[in-house]
Amino acid sequence: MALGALSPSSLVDQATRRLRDQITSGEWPVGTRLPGETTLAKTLGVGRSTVREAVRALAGAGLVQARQGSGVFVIATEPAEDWPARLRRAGVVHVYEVRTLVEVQAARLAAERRTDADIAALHEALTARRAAAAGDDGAFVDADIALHAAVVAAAHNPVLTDLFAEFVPALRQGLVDLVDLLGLREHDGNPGDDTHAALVRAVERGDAEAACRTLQGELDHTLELLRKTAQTGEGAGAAL
Amino acid sequence: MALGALSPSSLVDQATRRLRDQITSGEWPVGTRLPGETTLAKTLGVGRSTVREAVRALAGAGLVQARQGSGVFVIATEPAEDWPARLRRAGVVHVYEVRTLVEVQAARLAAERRTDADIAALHEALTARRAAAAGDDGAFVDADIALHAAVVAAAHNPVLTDLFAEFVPALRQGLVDLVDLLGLREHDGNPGDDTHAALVRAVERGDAEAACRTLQGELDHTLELLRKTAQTGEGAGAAL
DNA sequence: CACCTCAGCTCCTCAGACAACCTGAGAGGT
DNA sequence: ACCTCTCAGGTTGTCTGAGGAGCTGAGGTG
Repeated sequence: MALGALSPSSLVDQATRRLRDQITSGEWPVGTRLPGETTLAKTLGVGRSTVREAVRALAGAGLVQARQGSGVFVIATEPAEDWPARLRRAGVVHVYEVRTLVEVQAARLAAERRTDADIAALHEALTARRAAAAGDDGAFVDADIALHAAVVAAAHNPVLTDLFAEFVPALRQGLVDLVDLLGLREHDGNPGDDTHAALVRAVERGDAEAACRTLQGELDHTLELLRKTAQTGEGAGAAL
Repeated sequence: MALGALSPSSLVDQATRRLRDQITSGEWPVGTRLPGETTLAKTLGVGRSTVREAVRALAGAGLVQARQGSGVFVIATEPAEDWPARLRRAGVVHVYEVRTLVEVQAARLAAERRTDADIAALHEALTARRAAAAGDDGAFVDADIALHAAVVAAAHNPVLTDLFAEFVPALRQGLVDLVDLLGLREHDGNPGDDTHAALVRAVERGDAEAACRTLQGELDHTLELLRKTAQTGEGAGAAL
């Protein structure tokens, strides 16, 4: 039951959150002048330095800007889109669904554009994954993800590569939970190894259709498992 | 000659910069424990509260994390990956390629999951696009993007919706340039209107394959145009 | 070897003081 | 009527001293 961290958190953190909420909720739109430090201190029931540090934190995040003698002003309403946090909040199933969708098409491009260097990297990742099958869950999942990342990299589109990288943390968490929960990965030739080998071969010989089909099959299978475990409410998704 | 702002900037800002430099330069890698407040204050030649606020600013930016009783630790070396900036830097072609890949699959899901409300929204967006064909370039591109966004929304996957939203600014820029450059959009039943109508109909009747095919055709066509204009080096990509 | 205790360090919070600065109102000159 | 100057009030910036809360590692105890 995870024991959900019980930090009462510092006063500065609380103050920061209160102020940030005012901004992100639209209560204080861009251009607003915040109440003075002393006023805020009284309102929030904390000391002036505490308020100052909270404001500094928001300034560091790019939400407000302090002008000496004039006041503190809102200059943005969103913390520059915290993508990782958004992925953490979204359900594993949704994340995995998008990942599937992206990666399958990436495999198609990879089959069309792979270079010799890509193929070498793919084979290396494949054997690494095989080796990691005996290791602990984390290492195995890492190796698995590395192989998939190699496929994406072979598509030679930096946006695609960055996008996949953005998904990795959320993906890793979901997969570790899954492996841990279902005791997947029986060690006698772990399941998926032949699938992965087939995928690499398809990319190697430039067979885009086969690469798509193979990857789609694998990812759909995992997605199905995720859906089932999500239904049982086991992981319940890091519900804060 | 711009009169280059002569603000000596506050001590806190200077301290923040000094500390940030230490981190981004690799002098203090992830995991490093920063010197204590009093030590930093002495080395930087400022008061303790000044140091504290500088540290808070870095914490707000996600570079460090303070643990009471233990110290302040470096938890990242980059200010949280500015995704919009990355898209701006990447070429239009790469962005559009990924957009195509994502949206085509989104159309498939949309055809499978669309609700009555989605269909109503799609039709509304379609007529809006038709109406905007007479307006200026910006408005037309906006209406076009809105229609595509409606398709993505019908897939009912928040991650997908957010992802597409992330692409919108970069997409908009590229499309405005393209429309402006080629004088596309002849007003007599603008090109693509029938294609878009067909797409909406396919989603409406749940024909995933047709939706995919139609959309893929349209986006590939535009992608081809982008490739050509990019070659002539016209836009040269918003090279800053 | 495991467990407990504790001193010393760290960050956290507050209060008070003064400096530097901006803003707007009003006086005064042109 | 317009411009300029002055000044008071409010704001952020900085420093200091004090005490509270929490972590960490050394050393003692069983």
